[in-house]
Amino acid sequence: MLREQGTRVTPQRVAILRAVKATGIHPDADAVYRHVSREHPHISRDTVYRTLSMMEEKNIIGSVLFVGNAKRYDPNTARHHHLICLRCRKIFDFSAEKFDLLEPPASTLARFQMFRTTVHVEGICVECQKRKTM
Amino acid sequence: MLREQGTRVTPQRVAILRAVKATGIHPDADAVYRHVSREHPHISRDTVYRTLSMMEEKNIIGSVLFVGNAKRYDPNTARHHHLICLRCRKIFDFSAEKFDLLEPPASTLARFQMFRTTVHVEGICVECQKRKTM
DNA sequence: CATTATGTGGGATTTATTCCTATATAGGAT
DNA sequence: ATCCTATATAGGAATAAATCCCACATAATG
Repeated sequence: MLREQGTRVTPQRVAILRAVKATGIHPDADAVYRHVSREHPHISRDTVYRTLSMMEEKNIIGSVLFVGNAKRYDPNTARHHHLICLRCRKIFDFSAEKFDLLEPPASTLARFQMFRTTVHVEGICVECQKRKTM
Repeated sequence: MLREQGTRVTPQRVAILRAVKATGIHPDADAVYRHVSREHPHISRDTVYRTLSMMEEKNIIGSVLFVGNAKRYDPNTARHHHLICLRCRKIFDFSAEKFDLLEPPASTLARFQMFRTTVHVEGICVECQKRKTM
């Protein structure tokens, strides 16, 4: 297990990582919790949440874009894309015509009825770059 | 107000739409609630939540990608993109090299330190297409 | 083993969203 | 202007998601 990036290897962590890989779907934290509970009936949700975000930080697993904990609305209904600051969670719109025409591979389109394609750029905004403190 | 798509125009709805446009940021439902509360001290959160999703459905406003209510993890840390079924909320990975090289406009990069760019395709998966019911 | 920095359980708390239902009201009909 | 009723709202309760807290447990090092 390539997880020696300065953190301990516990049975819970092994089980959580296995669960993320096992489900095949893209599980949410509670699905992982339920899966792991079978082997570790006493595991706490906090452990699952902590471990999942730790693993995401260390790039052991990924996640689907999710900005903060709440859904974010946007008055702009024109075609546009998003810059998302990972530090302050502000979202900025940007336009790029070349991004509006993206066509997923034909094999993908064959099994998926496409409605809309959006590009999300994750990074750090200028303001947060100035704020040196970390 | 172009909102005569078969729904009523209430003062609350006007205020909510104004709030989404006013804030400039991409507000979450609670930010809209707090903003509207200034004029409508008795408005209920339920009204705000209902109205926002109604407006999103009718394409009066948009939202930043948010799949369901919970963050979704992904064991795949390789470069890839996502197909998101709007009906069952399953998420499928796909790869497309041409999507891995997307460069936002220079003006954008100038004010944003880019980490990662991901393409999200929203639509309906085959299984849900078969399921005729709606 | 013995030590200790790190991790865990589980219950409480906070935050986000939705449900429920009695009451109010927009908007077409009168 | 007033009535009617389908639709919308308030506000409180319920559910869901994520996080906090801290006494206790345990990986990893020597």
